Amino acid sequence: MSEIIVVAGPTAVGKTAYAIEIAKAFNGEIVSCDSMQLYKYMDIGSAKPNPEELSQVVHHMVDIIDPREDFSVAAYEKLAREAIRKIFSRGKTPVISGGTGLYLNSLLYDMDFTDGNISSDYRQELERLREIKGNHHLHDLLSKKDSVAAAGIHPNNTKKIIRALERIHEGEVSLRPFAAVQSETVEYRSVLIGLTRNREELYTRINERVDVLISEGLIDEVKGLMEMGLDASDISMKGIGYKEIIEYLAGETDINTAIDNIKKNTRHYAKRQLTWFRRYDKIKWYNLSEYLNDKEAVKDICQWLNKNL
RNA sequence: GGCGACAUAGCCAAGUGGUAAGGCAGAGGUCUGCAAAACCUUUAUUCCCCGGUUCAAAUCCGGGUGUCGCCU
Repeated sequence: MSEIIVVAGPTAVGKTAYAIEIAKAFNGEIVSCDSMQLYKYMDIGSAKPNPEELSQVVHHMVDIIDPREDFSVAAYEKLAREAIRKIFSRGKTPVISGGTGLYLNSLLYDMDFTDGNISSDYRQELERLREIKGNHHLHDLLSKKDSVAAAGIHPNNTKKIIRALERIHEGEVSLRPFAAVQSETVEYRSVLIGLTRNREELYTRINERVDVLISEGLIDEVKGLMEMGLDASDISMKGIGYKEIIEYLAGETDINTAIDNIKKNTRHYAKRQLTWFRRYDKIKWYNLSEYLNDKEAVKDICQWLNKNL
């Protein structure tokens, strides 16, 4: 069976550079697994690989959709798997560079997406219900239709409750316990590398990187996007670095608060990513803080990959 | 030097005699179509120090220390 290499890790750990080195070593092409780098025109805030990096190895799933479009895991899965097949057909190795856990799951497991499209009318109706009658009302509604699913979702997690109600609305008889359904994909075998660093060092890197993004012109990038007609309600503008600058441009915060919020939200995000990736039993972790330099770390990783591919 | 106010977790704080709210930061976790999203759990054996009053003190009293403000 063919193999894919997955390089997972929190934001600012150094994934981009490591994925490129690994791709070079294994005749690979990179498939980005990042819910923000997908969007065109969002270069600085999403910390996309720069043109020099893009020129070294073929990249997929970067810069492919308009930020005014809505996107979803199901769409990601479809496009990314197409890219993977294409890479295989060229006799090369897909190297997944991933920060978005849910998207990565769609590549590792055969997830069960129903064909039904999301009815935005129904979603709006549910959201209106929530506003009028409160969180518990929605939860009760779900309880009546599927008590097992309701029991597994906290009443305050309205987003999830709404999605569950949608699935029932789409014609699903009941929601199966998801974990039980999850089975590894049969399309290929995946080998997982996890990149991490000591927490303090990771947070320092995050703080420093945010300052760099600002100096590279993040504010102008956001202004440009707003001129294109985007605003806080677009999914793409919920990205860290974008939503905070929008608040600043709207006069809701001063620039220093906005920058501090970007740093804080990025740190929170990195922590959640780590939590997500820790679930993968077979992931091989590398703490980059324990290496003198990148070369040594890359050498170790490639050695391990050679043994396990 | 005099007068006054204040001192509670890493930070901001509530509590004025009955056994330390809350928020932020930190830590841990959940995750199947918005996921850079959404949600959950957790964090002071002790309230600046010493002594006193009281069955009982972060709370009242005395002294000390520190910070801030005003006056000279």
